[in-house]
Amino acid sequence: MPKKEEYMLKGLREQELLELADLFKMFADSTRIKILYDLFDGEKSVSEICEDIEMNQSAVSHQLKALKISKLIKSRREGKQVLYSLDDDHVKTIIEMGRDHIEE
Amino acid sequence: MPKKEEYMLKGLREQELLELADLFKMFADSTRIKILYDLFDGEKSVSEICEDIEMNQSAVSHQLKALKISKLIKSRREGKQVLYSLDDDHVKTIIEMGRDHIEE
DNA sequence: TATTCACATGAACAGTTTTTCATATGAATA
DNA sequence: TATTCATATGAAAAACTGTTCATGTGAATA
Repeated sequence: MPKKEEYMLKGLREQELLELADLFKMFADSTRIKILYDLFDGEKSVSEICEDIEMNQSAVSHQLKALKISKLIKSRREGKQVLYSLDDDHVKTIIEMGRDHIEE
Repeated sequence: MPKKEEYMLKGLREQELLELADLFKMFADSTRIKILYDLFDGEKSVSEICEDIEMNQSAVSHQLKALKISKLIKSRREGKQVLYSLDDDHVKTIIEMGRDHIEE
């Protein structure tokens, strides 16, 4: 029995579309954009990020986890602190494209 | 009395960050990505889009409205039909950046 | 002008996401 | 090793989003 034809739109499979949407979800929240933007400077600890973006530690940690799962940031431990940094060259480009659009 | 200092992160005002997040929200849903992707071909009517992406007319119209408010697409009426098309050069770039990230 | 076709829209509902609160864990230090 | 500091996490509450359903509107046509 032939497998039901999979939905496909010009080479993009349903699964890929969902992944794409999930990726953009990471940029679709102002807390997360603040975090990403904050990390443009380079590696920062969780508490530094909290101060910079004026959000409490728990909320920030939850979002850091989401960003990490999406492979947009990475982390390493240094003593008691955990340092986060960007893990993808596209992050800056994507955000800059967004800014370009808005500025028009 | 001095105005309360506005939150600002490296030149991005709170307001701009919110706009940026709102913009990326448009790419953060697979129905909307399908629509945008579908319009890569050029102008299409609402019913054409519905067929292409296999979604009902009401859902599609709601999303078209959102995309239009975000200035990612534009429309013109031709008789009974309304034709939609992309209204921003960045749309393709943003989506392609997203695909690049996922493919890694 | 009554009807039909193509699209738009408001409201309700279901599902998801984000924040908060309380608490847990892991590493350094007293 | 008991305590403190930095971060993580689960669960519940609060806020938001997307789809559906019913209906409305504008343009063509019978």
